[in-house]
Amino acid sequence: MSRRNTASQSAVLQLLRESDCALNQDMVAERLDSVVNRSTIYRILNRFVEDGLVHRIVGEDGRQYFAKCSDCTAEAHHHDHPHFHCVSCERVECLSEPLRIGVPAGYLPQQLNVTVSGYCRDCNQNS
Amino acid sequence: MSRRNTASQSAVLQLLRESDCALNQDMVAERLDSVVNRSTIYRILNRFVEDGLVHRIVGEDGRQYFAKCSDCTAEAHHHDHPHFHCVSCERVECLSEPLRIGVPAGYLPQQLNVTVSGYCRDCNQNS
DNA sequence: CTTGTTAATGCGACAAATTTGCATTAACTT
DNA sequence: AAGTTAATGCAAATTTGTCGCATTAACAAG
Ligand SMILES: [Mn+2]
Ligand SMILES: [Mn+2]
Ligand SMILES: [Zn+2]
Ligand SMILES: [Zn+2]
Repeated sequence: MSRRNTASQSAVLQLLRESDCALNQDMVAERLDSVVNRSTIYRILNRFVEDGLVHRIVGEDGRQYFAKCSDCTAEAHHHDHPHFHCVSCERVECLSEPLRIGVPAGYLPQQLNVTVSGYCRDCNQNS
Repeated sequence: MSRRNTASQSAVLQLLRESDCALNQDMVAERLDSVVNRSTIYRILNRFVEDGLVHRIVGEDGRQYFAKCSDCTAEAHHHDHPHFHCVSCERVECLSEPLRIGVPAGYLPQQLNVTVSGYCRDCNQNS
């Protein structure tokens, strides 16, 4: 089952590429020029994650955010960097420095989700 | 508005105290001897978080898990340790070693949510 | 260019997790 | 013992994400 190119897909990918922070479904929907169905947006995003184009972040609010991977492939994901989630403006951004967390012997770690929440620079100053 | 002592509250707190891992609403409900309403369980847990008795962990599945704080107070929370979330048995456990994550200048970090997901020792061996 | 296959979409329904309004109960104060 | 109101139970609502299914349209083959 190979992938097909569609306008919606390209538009979402372009959005994520241009965005300096991770986006959830709502954010994607409201930033798109054309109206795209909610399920479709989720399917597009999940497809991107499967294909290793995008990584999924679980926010402090339990919602899914998606960010363009800078240098991941379908085989090797290194989503080992922390994120900052602003509780005021809801921005979720990737922090650069990667991170390694030890687990007890016998455990098999697969994914890492690191989120610092608080106030981003903008929201911290305007308050 | 001061707090009142109720049987449900004490039972939930006792559960969390005895548990070696974090629990979500479902887990609390099924481990309680008596039937306690779902909303009530959520309210009890949220109250505990407010009061600094318990800390909230957002799991890899976006659900809320709650763990008894070992040495937090309402004023000073140090929920700065990572968690392991088994994708098979759903156990969420606190890992001991605390952790510090740097944020860009001007940011005001407040909470930390670190979750490693994968297979715990038991689930790793039985597979 | 026309046609066939099937991936992608839209839409409605569904499911799960959590919250909320409101009436009732019961913990604690006086 | 009586009054105040925090805590509870219950039903309904919200929110987030998924699923089934009919329809559309991307793309490969002829
Ligand atoms: Mn990221
Ligand atoms: Mn913990
Ligand atoms: Zn902000
Ligand atoms: Zn396990």
